[in-house]
Order: sequence, then C-alpha cells, then structure tokens
Amino acid sequence: MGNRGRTNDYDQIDARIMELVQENNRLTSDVIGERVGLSATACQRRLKRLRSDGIIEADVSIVSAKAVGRPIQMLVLVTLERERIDIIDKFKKEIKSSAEIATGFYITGDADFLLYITARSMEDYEQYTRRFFYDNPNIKSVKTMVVVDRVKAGFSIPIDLPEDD
Amino acid sequence: MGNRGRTNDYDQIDARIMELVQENNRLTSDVIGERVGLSATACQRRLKRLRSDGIIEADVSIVSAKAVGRPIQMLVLVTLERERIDIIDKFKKEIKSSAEIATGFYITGDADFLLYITARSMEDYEQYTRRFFYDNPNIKSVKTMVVVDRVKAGFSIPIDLPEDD
DNA sequence: ACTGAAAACAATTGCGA
DNA sequence: TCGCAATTGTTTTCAGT
Repeated sequence: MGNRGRTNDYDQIDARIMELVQENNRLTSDVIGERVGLSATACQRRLKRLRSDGIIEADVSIVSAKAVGRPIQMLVLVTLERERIDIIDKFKKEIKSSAEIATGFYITGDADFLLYITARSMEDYEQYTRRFFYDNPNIKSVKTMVVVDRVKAGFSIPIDLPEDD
Repeated sequence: MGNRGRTNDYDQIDARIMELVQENNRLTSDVIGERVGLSATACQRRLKRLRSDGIIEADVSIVSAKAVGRPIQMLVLVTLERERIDIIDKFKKEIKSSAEIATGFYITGDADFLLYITARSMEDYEQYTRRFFYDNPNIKSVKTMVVVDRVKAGFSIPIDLPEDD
C-alpha cells in the first residue's frame, strides 16, 4: 500500500556501499562486504540493482588533465542572446559534440550555461573560444574564469538516509 | 637528452584505452583489447601502469544526485574579503570538510571559488548557506546559480597524441 | 613489449532458509 | 533478502617469442 510504482529505492546499507564506490569503484565486493557487514554476494546484488535502477549512473575512470597534456582548465559562464528553447537546445547539442568541453551545466541566474573546458595551452584555448563562442551569433557574452586549483578530488555527493519521496 | 626524469608517458593505444574507460571503467580487458587491437593481458598491464603513474587518477561510481534525494543542485561563486593565502587555505579546508560541496574550484576572475553543491530541498540549501557562508566573516559575496540541467554526462576530457612535455 | 596458457581471484547464479 | 556453494568470468602471473 502506498507504493506509487517506484521501485528505485535504497536502504542505509546501499547508502554506505555508494559512499564507498563513489570514492573507488574497484573495491572488491569482499572488501565492501566486510565494511558494511554483509556477504560479498549480497553487496554485488545490491550494486547490480543500484546500477540497473540508475541510482548509480555510471562507472568511470578519472583521467588527470595535466598528465594528458591539458594543463589549462577554464570555467566559462555563457549568456545567450535570447532564452529561446530552440536556441538553448541547439547550444546544448553543440556542448555535447565539443570534445574540449568536459562538462556543462544549464543554469539560471547570472548566466545561462557554465562550461568546464580543458586546453593544451592558452593559445589553444583562445583559438577554441574564437571558433566556438565568437562565431556563434546566439551568444551574448562569455566570462572566463581560470581554474587555479581543484579543491576536491572527485565528485562525491553525500548519501544520507533514503526517504519515501 | 632533454628528459627531466619523467617516466609517465603514454602512447596512442593508451590514449584509446583511456577514452574507453573514461566512459566506462567496468569494461573487461578482453573487450578493451578487442577494440584497441591488443590482447587482454597487454591492456591490463597498460591500465595498471596508467593508474600507478597517476595518469588515471581515480576510478569511481557516479551516483545520481536526484535518485538519492538531492534534486537541488547549485553552482556558487564565492568571493573572499581579502585574497590572503591563509584565508584561502582555510577556506579550502572548509570546502574539503563539507559533505554538501561535491566539488570546488579555486579560480581567478570574477570570483575566488566556484562550488558545486547539492541539497535535499531549497530550505535545506538556504539553511546550509546561512551556516556556511553567512557566518563566515571572510566571505565578501556569494552568487548562487541554480542548476537546471547537466548537459554532459561524465567528465571526460579529450585525450590526443601525447607529446614530450 | 607482446601473446597465450595456467593459476588465482572475483562476480554471478541457484538453492535453501 | 540473506548466506553458502558451485559455476562462470576476469585478472594476474609466468614462460616463450
């Protein structure tokens, strides 16, 4: 009763497991099981479910931008000329197909998009922005912030007790 | 000659492997080997080296913020009162120890830091900002941008031919 | 530095509770 | 949903090229 068709739910043990694999997803289920007080099998079943339910969205390796010759990292606030759905959607597609953009956010507030861009050098970056931003008539303004330092390693979010939401 | 003691280098096959595991690090070495034209064993040795050399920094699961009850995501530009090393370092530590902050960047430009914050609700977020920002005398200004949409899934960076850098 | 086979290890599946 | 045991699959090691 009261179930609204939602199957993707998780309990406190799942939460603990996610905290672990958010830091390191190469931990063996044995180790995970040890830490959460469950058998390896149970942990694996839980992980499998979390993945197929989309609670765990992806499993990825993080590559060091510096180590692969991209020491320049920029955060770029982009404002479009007009906030029209079709223009926004077009810009989203352009973001997706641009390798230089590691990630992008569609936002509300001072700007419309925030982009995280890596480049091999300042010249590269400038050349890229000319191509990508300047030649784009839908873009009103661009504000670049140079990343000096990434303060937190990963991208972990806190996972607290699930609620019936 | 000209070698400054750097051993961490990678070749084009490594680059191809990294492209793959940046998307999905649970691919078996067998599959990776197939795609790059190498035996599974060779791929695994390469991955091991890439990891121990720090070219691959980490291997993590990406958890859906929405699915774990944190539908509110914010990007926050923070400007400190004064750009003094000790104040900056102190703020970095505060970022590190705050679970709500998924990641943070120390930047130059319009602000000093950009933070990515998740929250269970708007009230939660407001309460958090009061505690974290308002009560902090070193903070001059805070500008919040609401994340409507994340445009790109992961955090992949392009990996092109390595150079002697 | 690669391949391929064997050994070691981890994940998955089936079953009884 | 769990744990255990058996199976399947993956990674690691080792010898050979």
